[in-house]
Amino acid sequence: MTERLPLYKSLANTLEQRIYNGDWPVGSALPTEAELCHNFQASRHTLRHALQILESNGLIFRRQGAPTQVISRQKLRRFTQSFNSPVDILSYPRDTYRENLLEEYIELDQALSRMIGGSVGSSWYHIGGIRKRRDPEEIIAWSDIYILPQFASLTTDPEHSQVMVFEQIEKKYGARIARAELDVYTLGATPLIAGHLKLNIGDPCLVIIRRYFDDQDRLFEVTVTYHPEGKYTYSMEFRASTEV
Amino acid sequence: MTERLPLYKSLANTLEQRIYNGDWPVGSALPTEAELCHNFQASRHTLRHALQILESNGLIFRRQGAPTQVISRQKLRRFTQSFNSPVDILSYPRDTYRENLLEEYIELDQALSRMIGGSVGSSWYHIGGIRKRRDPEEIIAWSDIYILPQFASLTTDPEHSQVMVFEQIEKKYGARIARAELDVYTLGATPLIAGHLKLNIGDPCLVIIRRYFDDQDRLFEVTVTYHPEGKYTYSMEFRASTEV
DNA sequence: TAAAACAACTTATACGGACAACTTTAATAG
DNA sequence: CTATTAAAGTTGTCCGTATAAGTTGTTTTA
Repeated sequence: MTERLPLYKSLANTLEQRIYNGDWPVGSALPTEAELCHNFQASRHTLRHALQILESNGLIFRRQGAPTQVISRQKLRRFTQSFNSPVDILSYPRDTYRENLLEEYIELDQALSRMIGGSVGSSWYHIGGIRKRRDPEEIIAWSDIYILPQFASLTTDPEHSQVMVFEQIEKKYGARIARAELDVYTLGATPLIAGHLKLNIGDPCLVIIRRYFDDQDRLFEVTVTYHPEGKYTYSMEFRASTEV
Repeated sequence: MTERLPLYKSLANTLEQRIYNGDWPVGSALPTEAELCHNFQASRHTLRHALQILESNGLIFRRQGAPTQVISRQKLRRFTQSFNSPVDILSYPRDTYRENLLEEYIELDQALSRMIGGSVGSSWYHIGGIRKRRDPEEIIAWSDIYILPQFASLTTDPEHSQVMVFEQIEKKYGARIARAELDVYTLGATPLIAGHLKLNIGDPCLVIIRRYFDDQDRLFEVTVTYHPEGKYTYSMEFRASTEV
């Protein structure tokens, strides 16, 4: 029960506590490593190990040459979702497939711009299609995919409809997703959507909008999916991050 | 442009590449630290710094006394959401407030059990209420909160309706959220829900179910919220993890 | 006055060694 | 043959030292 804590962890705890107590207020600088080493009778190596923990917990900010700054009084709790690929941000069962029904170049009008996030007048390539399940043949969703025009050619790829679009973009163009936004809301089916999904106008639809940004924070793909009631549940799991 | 990479980073890259190449297949053991130090002409300290990076990228698994294992050929992409408090998993605007209309002890029937996740027959304390916005006075949501009976007393707390329930549980009982599940789907308003939210039966509702687990993976709170169309959008953002 | 050079200070990188703690394998005792 | 013990091997912790690189404020120079 009384597990002995390694010095660097105990040191990290102490420092964390003292920051929390306000001994070193947010915005101020921590004493130098040399001072801390002396005060806590630890080697620089051990002290830095402790500081690294504080840093990864978001308490301090370190910069070579400059004093270490306190940036937060409280360890930030990090809830993480881990993916091998961001495909899992919206995953469908394996036994579903996409059927593209529509491909066109478009320019964003006001309404579309508000919804997908690009600026009014910008050009996009639009792919519309439905996602179906096989065994009980049924429609899972209508999806609108908007990608930058330069990526349009990938719809000619034979495996196109099997693989998620951004995976193809990542593979073929090297653009990597650095950030993704997700909006979820509900909507009574518009005449257009109702037609696509074979619903009555006003029937409940789950709308999921995903926006993908590259490392320059440029929007390069937006996907909007409409799910009829009962056909899809968006599930996710968060875990509190483990201690470093 | 040609920024010089520190040895430990370059070492980490090399090792990562060689794992990717299959020089050390998944499941096999990496050479010992001593061997690697010799092969790469680096100090043990520097090598371990590199290994730490591989570890945090999910490529290797280290255990004191045992050889280091390769557990993945590819760096796993981690998309993270960070919160100071898990309150933000479902955040409402500041100018909204909750009004509790119903408090009762219940036992889960089959349907409730399926929805909230507890076992059939287990006892819970149920708090039902609506969330309202002030300025244009309107109903944002109906919410059902299910907590373990031993936490029931906290509804007597004066600040109860201001603070999220799990925050109070965390503060007063010390149970910490280690994991959270989130389900989102859409539903035509049932007569009950329609009554609560002043809707017509069948009107679209966004349903969000959150399940909170403690560090023993015991479910201790479930919240179900129903949002009328147009009143609420669930938004979140993911970021690809930064390099360590 | 403004820009450049310098000095002092701080953190980052890297080396080395020693011992502790844990795991695994081999040897031993029953 | 099984269970225990011992030994060897490996990673974890911790110390010390030295140099490089970056930041900041001061001094010098144009």
